[in-house]
Amino acid sequence: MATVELSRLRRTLGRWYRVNGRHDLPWRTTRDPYAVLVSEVMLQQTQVSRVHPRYETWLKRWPTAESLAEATTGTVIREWAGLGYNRRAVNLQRAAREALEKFGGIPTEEAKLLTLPGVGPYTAAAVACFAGDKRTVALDTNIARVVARTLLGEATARVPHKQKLKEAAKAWLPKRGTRAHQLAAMDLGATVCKASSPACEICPLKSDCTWLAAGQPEADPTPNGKVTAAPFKSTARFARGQIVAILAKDSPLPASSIAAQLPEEHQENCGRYLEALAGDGIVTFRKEHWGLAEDL
DNA sequence: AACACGGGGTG
DNA sequence: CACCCAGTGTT
Repeated sequence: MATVELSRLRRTLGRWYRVNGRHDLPWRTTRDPYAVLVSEVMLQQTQVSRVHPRYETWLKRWPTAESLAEATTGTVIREWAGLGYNRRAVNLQRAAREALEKFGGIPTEEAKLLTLPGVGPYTAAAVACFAGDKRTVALDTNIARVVARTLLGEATARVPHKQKLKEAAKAWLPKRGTRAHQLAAMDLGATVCKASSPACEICPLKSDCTWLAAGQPEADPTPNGKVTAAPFKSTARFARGQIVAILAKDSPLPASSIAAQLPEEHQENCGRYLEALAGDGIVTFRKEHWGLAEDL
């Protein structure tokens, strides 16, 4: 991609963002690393619309890393209820505790962030950029798709192209204003350059998009080689979620009374699920009873 | 590279 | 029912 085109794409995206960006999102009006970290962890695999109300409640209850660190893990899991991937809640609190101990607070240096549990390449870069205004590539699914299409002419961001995508995204970064640039690319991906039924007619980048120029070639069909996935209700994931919900409402409980509240098909595996949940730090076992972590 | 890990919204 | 969503950790 020629330098001149990249700089035009940057400016066009910036103009679009100033008018159409989601500037009112509460985690965008703060530069507090803790608040930004909370939002980024909540947003892992979870839509903005679902996170928005929960983020506000969370920050009201635990406005600082210190307050979250002092809470009981069981309390944290209850507050998380319904957001899914309960490990994220456990890791978020662990991250707060570790960061306070090691760094005296939530850092904005990518390398330090990366040492925290539940903080991977994306989240570390996002906190560094959005809270610390650091110039680093935060490649989430939206930005990856925008880069894949506009710059590389690919329909989707494919795993094998991850490194290429990162390089292209980096080349696209402005010298200054990285934060706004990446938020803009993210918003474009979320509202216009969508995974399915993208709105190319109204896209500000349509005249420069290599994917559109190539006639929007379809992505390769998903490798449908696998057997049809089991109904969600019969997955271990569903059962684990049920167990956490049961213990959030009423604990401590012996394994037998937990199992009794599960759907028939999951009862015999209840013990296995509990052990796995304990391994994830979500539940604990004391005196023949199970409860949410630190609740016993 | 492939899986496990939640749950709700959408077509 | 299938796919999608501001991913991470383990094998």
